[in-house]
Amino acid sequence: MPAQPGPADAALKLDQFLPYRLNVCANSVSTALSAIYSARHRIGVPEWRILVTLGEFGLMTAKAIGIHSQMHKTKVSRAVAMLERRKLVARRVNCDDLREAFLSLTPAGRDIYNDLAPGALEFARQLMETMEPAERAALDRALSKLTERSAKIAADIAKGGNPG
Amino acid sequence: MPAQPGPADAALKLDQFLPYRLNVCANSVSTALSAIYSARHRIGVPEWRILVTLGEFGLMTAKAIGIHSQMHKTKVSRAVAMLERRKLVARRVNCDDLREAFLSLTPAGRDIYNDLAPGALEFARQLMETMEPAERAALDRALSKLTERSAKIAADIAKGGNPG
DNA sequence: GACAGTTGGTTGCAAGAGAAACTAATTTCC
DNA sequence: GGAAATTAGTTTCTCTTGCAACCAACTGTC
Repeated sequence: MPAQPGPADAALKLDQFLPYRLNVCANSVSTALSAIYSARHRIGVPEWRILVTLGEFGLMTAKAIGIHSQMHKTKVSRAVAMLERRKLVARRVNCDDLREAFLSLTPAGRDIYNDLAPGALEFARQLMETMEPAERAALDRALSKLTERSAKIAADIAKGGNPG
Repeated sequence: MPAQPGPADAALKLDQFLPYRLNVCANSVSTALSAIYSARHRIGVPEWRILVTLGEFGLMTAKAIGIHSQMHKTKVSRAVAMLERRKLVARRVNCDDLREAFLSLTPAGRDIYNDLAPGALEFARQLMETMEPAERAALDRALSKLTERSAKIAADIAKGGNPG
């Protein structure tokens, strides 16, 4: 058993390493999806997430959008600013708290949302149909568990520096 | 059934949308992992991937590293340059083809690899143990299928603009 | 009611990323 | 043997992103 250089002692294979595989898969899926919507409208991932979030909830503050769509507040801020410039989202300051504003889709924004949502759902459906129902369920559970577990591990590292 | 704004007609829910969930999961896992290795050595994801690839294969060109680790050639170029500056990888020009060079870990690079690999494997193990064996297998198959399918969809879009 | 601390949101800045242009070496084809 | 096309790798330019600092408004607490 070589303790020195060489392929022999490598138990770590990148293409079987779960974090890497997750990244590659997520990236591939994300690229394909954004090929769908960025072709129809000049829109990036952050803008897409905001449209979808507002499409679902109707009226939200930037902060709430950030929480729901897991985006940094600066990303939300800039994406909203861009959508506002294009008159796709409207801003109405909350008079009970002048710091924040309620955001919503304009009719034009709603049109784009209605134009894109079916394609996105169809895309998701096409992905789903590559899997057995049981596989789908397993994937769903796995993604939740992995997200949760890795967040906890990261938090532990940030806190103590060592696992717990 | 409202055809207008409002939450009611939203069949598209971001937090159940597969591409989004994949992204969030991959990101969470990736962040946790890089918390592990970037704490011990000042290293980013591209550098990490190169270390692991060279750790596994021993001797490779930049091009081959890029293919194996799914990284753009500019990313590989810069990460390799950085690792070279730190004397963690060595470059030996191929005298049969002066355009390319064979890269490999220096002893110092091998040390870092040996230092990081166990932690990375342990991390992957901790993720794995959140899942049943059957779930793990399902996840594995699912990731492969999703990656493949989405790549195909994206290629179809790039080609014809329409699915096939 | 004023001062300290917090919170929603924006902005300045520096690092990271890809596209395209570029260099140098190699292959192809006549 | 030499021009045209390819290929490995680097560099330049530009856009994105995240962190930190910041501003303005709000919430205590005294």
